[in-house]
Amino acid sequence: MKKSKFPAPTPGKSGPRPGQSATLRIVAREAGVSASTVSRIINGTVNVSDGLKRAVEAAIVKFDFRPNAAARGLALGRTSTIGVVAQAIDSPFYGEGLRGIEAGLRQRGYAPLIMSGNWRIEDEDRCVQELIARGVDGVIVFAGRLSDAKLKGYAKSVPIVITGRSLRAPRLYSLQIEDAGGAKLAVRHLVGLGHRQIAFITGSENHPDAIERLRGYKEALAEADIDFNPKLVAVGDWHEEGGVRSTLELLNSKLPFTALFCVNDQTAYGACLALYRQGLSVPHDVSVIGFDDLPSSTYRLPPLTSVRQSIGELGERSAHAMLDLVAGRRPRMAAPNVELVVRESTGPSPGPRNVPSAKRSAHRSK
Amino acid sequence: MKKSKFPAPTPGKSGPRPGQSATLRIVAREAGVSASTVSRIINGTVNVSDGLKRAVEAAIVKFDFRPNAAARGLALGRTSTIGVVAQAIDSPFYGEGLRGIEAGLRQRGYAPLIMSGNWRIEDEDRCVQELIARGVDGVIVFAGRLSDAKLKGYAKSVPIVITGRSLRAPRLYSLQIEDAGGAKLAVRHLVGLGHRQIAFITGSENHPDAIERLRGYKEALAEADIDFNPKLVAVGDWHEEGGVRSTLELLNSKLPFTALFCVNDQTAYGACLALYRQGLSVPHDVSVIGFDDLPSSTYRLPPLTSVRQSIGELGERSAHAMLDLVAGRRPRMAAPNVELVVRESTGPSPGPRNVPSAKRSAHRSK
DNA sequence: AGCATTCCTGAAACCGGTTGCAGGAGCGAG
DNA sequence: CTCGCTCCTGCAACCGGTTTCAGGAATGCT
Repeated sequence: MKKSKFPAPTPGKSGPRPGQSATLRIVAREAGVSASTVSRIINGTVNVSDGLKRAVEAAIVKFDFRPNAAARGLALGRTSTIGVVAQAIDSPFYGEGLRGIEAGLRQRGYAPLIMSGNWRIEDEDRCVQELIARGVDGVIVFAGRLSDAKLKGYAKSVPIVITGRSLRAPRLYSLQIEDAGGAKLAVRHLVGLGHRQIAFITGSENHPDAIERLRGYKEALAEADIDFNPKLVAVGDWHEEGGVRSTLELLNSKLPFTALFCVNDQTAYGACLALYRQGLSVPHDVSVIGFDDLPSSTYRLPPLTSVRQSIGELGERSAHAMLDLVAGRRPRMAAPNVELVVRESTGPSPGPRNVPSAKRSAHRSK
Repeated sequence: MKKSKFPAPTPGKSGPRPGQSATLRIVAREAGVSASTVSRIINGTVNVSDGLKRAVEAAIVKFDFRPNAAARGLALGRTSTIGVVAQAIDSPFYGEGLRGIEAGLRQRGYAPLIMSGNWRIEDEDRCVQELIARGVDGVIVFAGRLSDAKLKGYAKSVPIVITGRSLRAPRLYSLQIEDAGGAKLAVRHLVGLGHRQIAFITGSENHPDAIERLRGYKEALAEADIDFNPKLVAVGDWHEEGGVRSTLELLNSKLPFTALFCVNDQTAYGACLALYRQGLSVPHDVSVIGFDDLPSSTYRLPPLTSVRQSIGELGERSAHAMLDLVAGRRPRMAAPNVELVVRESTGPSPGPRNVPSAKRSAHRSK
């Protein structure tokens, strides 16, 4: 596997061996200069005479030379790679965030190394450790669930950016989403449409985002003098599946409601399907509103009203915050604002109801 | 930035400096052995006496030592990283594929470095080049559009796996999807339901997958003795947006059709929305069928009938093929089989429209 | 006991780019 | 003409693991 130990001072210039990338020294020999000079020219560290510069550039092109990233990383002590911990790459939410992160990093020559935590805290932990072992220059934990203490610990060995919570520590920056504020927007919108029986499907109960959105829901109800009824809150799982299940639970509980606020869009998708299955029409019988405004929400049937938090933008800002951290600057950006996007899944309240009976929806021709 | 030039022969054992990871030699000194021995113990290259092994392991734990990936990569000539070129990370299709790739790679200690081509061939090209420059051990091009010639060229410097086309070259492996076969399944299903006026929305016209699916569509029509009508083929863009646009075009053309086969699920989502906007019901007025069977298709309204090609599985197989390539083995796997998944977006034909003599008895049930 | 094996272990030479230091060339000023 | 300064360039020492090679110890065989 190793080549001969001799310095291989073969007098003839060796051409580029097929399947073997050229090294700095080969380029240097071709251009008749030393390796250091080539390195400096490539990095623009110093000015060199014009002739030399041209000769070196010609040699680089001739051998199609690309500096070996591992060697450069070793010498420089950085890899221009940022580790990213998501929960699932396939998932409209994380997909959108990752796109933003990639875009934000690429602008400055960095690339993301992405790993999935699969919604398991121990996997997430393993991800961060492996990323650190791979020598990334920083780690972005996107909507993760690792404990604050663990994150602070990791921040000792590598800069960390975390979204979805508020946390202060050296070399750690957090981007807090306006969960409660967004939830208020949603509920106020429903109240404005005349709804007073508003159910809520939350995510995993102990997730910070879910807790905050529940808080916003309660506060908005209080603003409108509506009593909070814990029986109108169901626990989902952030996915369509949980939305279906929780909606059925709510319907089975026989507690009347005319509107349904879901902790995220995927949950709302599931809710819509469950309502459809029960013959209830959205928004005619029940208004449904989500959170996140995933790109596909525009194309749902009906197009979903949602609270937009621009996850892509959040990803991009996380990336920029990370680049600030690695450059030793203090990041200054906050998470993007939330805003309400009204589409067709919400409408005026049909009026107070005793029990939402499973009925045939009016618009179906069957 | 550099440390002192002296070999730093400080007699006292230096502890782990905060924020600075331990090196092999520090661990070695602590354990009273040489760096080589520690390296060998870590990699299990040779058997060492039990006592030494324990001492070294203790030192590793003490300093929380993790071998520097860049240094290892430099010495070994590999990085245990595989470059992946997708078109967009946010996209249910690529998301699913990337999940499979990540899962397949992680099993063997590899990690994916993901870059997005943004549907632009020049971006895609730049991605591959940058990945190679970063020293990845191989590149997986997932459903990309680079020319065969370019790919063969790149295969000279790094192993390549490509999905969605058939191509043979040294150090290059391709996984061809059964596009035509899948399209046939879809059209046969529609024909079996009594449809004879079947429209098709394709993707970008020159994309290999789109071409093949069109071929399957034509062949299935021929099987059923239905004349191919080029006016029933519209050009989309693989996205919801194109599905909306193309469906409206088809409707405006006044050519009757009772079923719509879409080149992929996202296009079908758009088609459903457009039909809904025009007051047409799926599947009562028009049956819609997609291709890919994205996870979210289960939760559409109505749940979408589709041709399943398990993109996650395809991703995983691509990963395994790549690992075979880097290990010098010849990959042996093929793309997963396609299969029809019937849900609720397809139903019996309402009978020929705008055609005086109805010879089939199939009709709307109400 | 003598010599050949086998087994361990450490010194040192890599991998390929970067950079501190110093030497040499070129140039203006005294 | 010489001194001093700047500018350019090369040498060599890094970065931190890996691995070849060789030497020493321990064991096996006659």
